[in-house]
Amino acid sequence: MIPVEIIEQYKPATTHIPKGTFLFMEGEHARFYFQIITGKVKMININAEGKEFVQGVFEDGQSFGEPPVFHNGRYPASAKTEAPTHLYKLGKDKLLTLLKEHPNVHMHFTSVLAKRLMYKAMIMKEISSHDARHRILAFLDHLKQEYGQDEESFLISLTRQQLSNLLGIRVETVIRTVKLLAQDGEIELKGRKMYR
Amino acid sequence: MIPVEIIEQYKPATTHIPKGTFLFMEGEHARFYFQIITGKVKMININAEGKEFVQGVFEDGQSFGEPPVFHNGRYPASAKTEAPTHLYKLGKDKLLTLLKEHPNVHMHFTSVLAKRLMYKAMIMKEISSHDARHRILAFLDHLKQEYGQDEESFLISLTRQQLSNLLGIRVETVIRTVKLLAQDGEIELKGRKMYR
DNA sequence: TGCCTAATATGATCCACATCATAAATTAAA
DNA sequence: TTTAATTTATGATGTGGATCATATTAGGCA
Repeated sequence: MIPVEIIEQYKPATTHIPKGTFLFMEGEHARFYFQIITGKVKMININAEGKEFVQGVFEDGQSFGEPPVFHNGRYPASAKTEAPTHLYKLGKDKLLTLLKEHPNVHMHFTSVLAKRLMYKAMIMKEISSHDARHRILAFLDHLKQEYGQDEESFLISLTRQQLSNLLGIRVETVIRTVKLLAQDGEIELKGRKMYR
Repeated sequence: MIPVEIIEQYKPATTHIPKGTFLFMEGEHARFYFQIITGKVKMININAEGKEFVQGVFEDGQSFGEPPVFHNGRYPASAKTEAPTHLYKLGKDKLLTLLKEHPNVHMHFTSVLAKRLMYKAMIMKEISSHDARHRILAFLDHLKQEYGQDEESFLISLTRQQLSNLLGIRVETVIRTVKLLAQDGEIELKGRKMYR
């Protein structure tokens, strides 16, 4: 998210991390800014019964875990690599300096946070509704609008399991609901792939 | 949130709005930055059955509805005054100029967005758990930590109805659950007031 | 290629919360 | 201070989704 040329001026650490590793845990104090060079990181909450809820998924070029950096705060979720990941790790103070010295970067940073807030507001709205059908459909529409450029038929590149974790609905319910949605013509199933 | 001396340099409109008025509706394009001088504004989603879900409550000095301003975006929720409200209304372009010209204000602005993201992450985590008991307790703890300065016994200044709207749980469930929590000693009831 | 793990699938059962109805107690407004 | 509106309260009933169990299928990777 921060241009490579700029972040490198601030001498960030770069690390290579294998798949399945926790970068930090929910409740820890935030001390670093993380930006993915290549790889994939998931921010998750794990509840008492071991079920996970996905707060966000981040890939090449994206940053994550920034909010508590601005508040001496604690992470509201844990970060786990979903693929071998190469990333920049920049100390909190350096990040703040960087943003002060690069107003354009700061503006972009703000707009990324703004977008994430809108995503969360959207999900909260849907989750609060308690209706698996609506939750799933609304989420698929969000994906289509976000990545689908008005395609006629948009391929959902998420597993039912992933939808489950993103929406806080059990897999079995997702599977059954998806089938119903297909029967009603709201989505299309080709084999296991879903189109909206 | 933006210091009065600074925002006034940019000639914002100031308006006085009676209680119960919608400032903008979910889905509209965002064209203004709003900052409350005095009053109270609620950001809400209203679902098909007319039940409302509260995304946030904002009072004196706070701003709201900024995220879509950064994306030519649409509001994810509607804004409604909960009290007679006096506010600044600043055009989108003016806001961006202001932030560019006042790095300190921009930094503070960023940290406000960051805080709001953390709040939403917290709520999403709890809402995703599907357990009225945990949702309510976690939320009360959040309030206590946020406003309670480590008091022994922290008065919850929200009605059961408001908790219902904030957490996406029906009032009846909140009422019954609160009673159970009191029985278990998790909270204390003095008359109808709740302490945690 | 075959093994292992994760994802998909389906049925049966259960239960927490929603829903509906109705009333009393507060609070706000006229 | 009377009336209207909101909040709190409680019981009865229903249901959607969680949970549990078990089987099949499909990817990932050694």
